[in-house]
Amino acid sequence: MFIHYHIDMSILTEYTVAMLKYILLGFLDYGPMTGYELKQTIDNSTGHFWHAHHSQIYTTLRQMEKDGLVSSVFKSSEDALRRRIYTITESGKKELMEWLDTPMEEIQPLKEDFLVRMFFSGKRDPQKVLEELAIQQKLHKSTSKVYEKMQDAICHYGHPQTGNLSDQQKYWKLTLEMGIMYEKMYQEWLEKAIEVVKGK
Amino acid sequence: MFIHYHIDMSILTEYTVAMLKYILLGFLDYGPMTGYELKQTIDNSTGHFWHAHHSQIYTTLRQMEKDGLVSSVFKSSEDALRRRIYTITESGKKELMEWLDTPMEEIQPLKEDFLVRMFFSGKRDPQKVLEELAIQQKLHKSTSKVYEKMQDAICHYGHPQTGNLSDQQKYWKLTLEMGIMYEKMYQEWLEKAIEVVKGK
DNA sequence: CAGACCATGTAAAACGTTACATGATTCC
DNA sequence: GGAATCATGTAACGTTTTACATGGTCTG
Repeated sequence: MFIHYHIDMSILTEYTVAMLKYILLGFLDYGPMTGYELKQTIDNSTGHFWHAHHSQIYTTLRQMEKDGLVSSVFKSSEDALRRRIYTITESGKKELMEWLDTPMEEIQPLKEDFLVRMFFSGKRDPQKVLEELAIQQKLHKSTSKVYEKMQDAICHYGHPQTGNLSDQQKYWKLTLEMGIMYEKMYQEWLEKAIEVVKGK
Repeated sequence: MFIHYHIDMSILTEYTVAMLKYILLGFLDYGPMTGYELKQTIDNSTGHFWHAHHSQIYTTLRQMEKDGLVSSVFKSSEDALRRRIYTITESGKKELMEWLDTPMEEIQPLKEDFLVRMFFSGKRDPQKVLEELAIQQKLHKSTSKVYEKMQDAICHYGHPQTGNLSDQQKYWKLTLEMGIMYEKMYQEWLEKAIEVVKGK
């Protein structure tokens, strides 16, 4: 039933480093921030390819402080809100730079739940499969719109005269570009999928 | 004044979306198999969008047996290898079908480590970034080749006369198509990224 | 008889999600 | 005064990875 030929999975070996740690170091390297601000910053930038819950962010920050990668202070006493400001340490900067200087030599496999459902949809009522595909189309279209708005916003952050983007912004735009391309590809695939399911 | 009581949501919805469980049920619904065979089957089919380690597969199967979703027996005594054959139960079939009949109404965010590195690469030596992008190009090209080989293999499994594929095979091909499209998109993005990094 | 592969498991650690918990501020 | 948002945390649970552990078969 299923073809058993050998595929070299070694190129798919996992790249297991604590990614959240490096994301937090990366943002704190731009300047001190609170856990809450880090959560928001992640949601508004790397969120579309790497997200985290606030509970995970707060606990990881405390661990990083124990490890000497960041330090924290509460904002001056007149601020009634208990805002804990994190600052990257020299040790943290060193660790971030070392990580960036070590090239990644593997690729990460996709993990896409929806494809699991499609894979086993051979025994389903095609009409129901089409309905589910339509839901996905709607969802992916709205995601695309969000990314396109984000991209417009980045362009407005360029230099007032030249319109040039900083290195930081160029790389941000580049990662967002992947989000846009991914969504476009996904939508093309959904259309193809609908054709295949209909043509039965 | 107001009673603070707790509503036990578990009696309302048991929405534990343990994907591995459904993958195992999905494959066992085609016929009895051992844990080892399930691992291989996953690696050779859903592996490019959903993978699992053997330790996770064996423990999940034992749990599923406790839950009455599958049953297992050792292969007849003349087989010296301790091959435990799993068979899906009626209860397991029911659970699989119920899951397939409940449409997914969310989309899953990407989680792509490499983009995290790119996002924070503004402070890196562009030459080193280019080297890393070249490594990724090489890796993604070889992944593409693997997927294309798999696709050719599926096509040869069509009906001897008509060349038609079964429903199962059509959906398999469709998910593989996503793998191919994803890799193509990734490679286009890598080329764009190289342009952006060079053009500085 | 060695090395590759078949075959199954356990244990611990690491990572991620959901729920619980609290209290201040801001704006209408 | 109520709702939304700011702000931080803990606890429990679920999932995934890595390492440890064992023994059989098959091929050259």
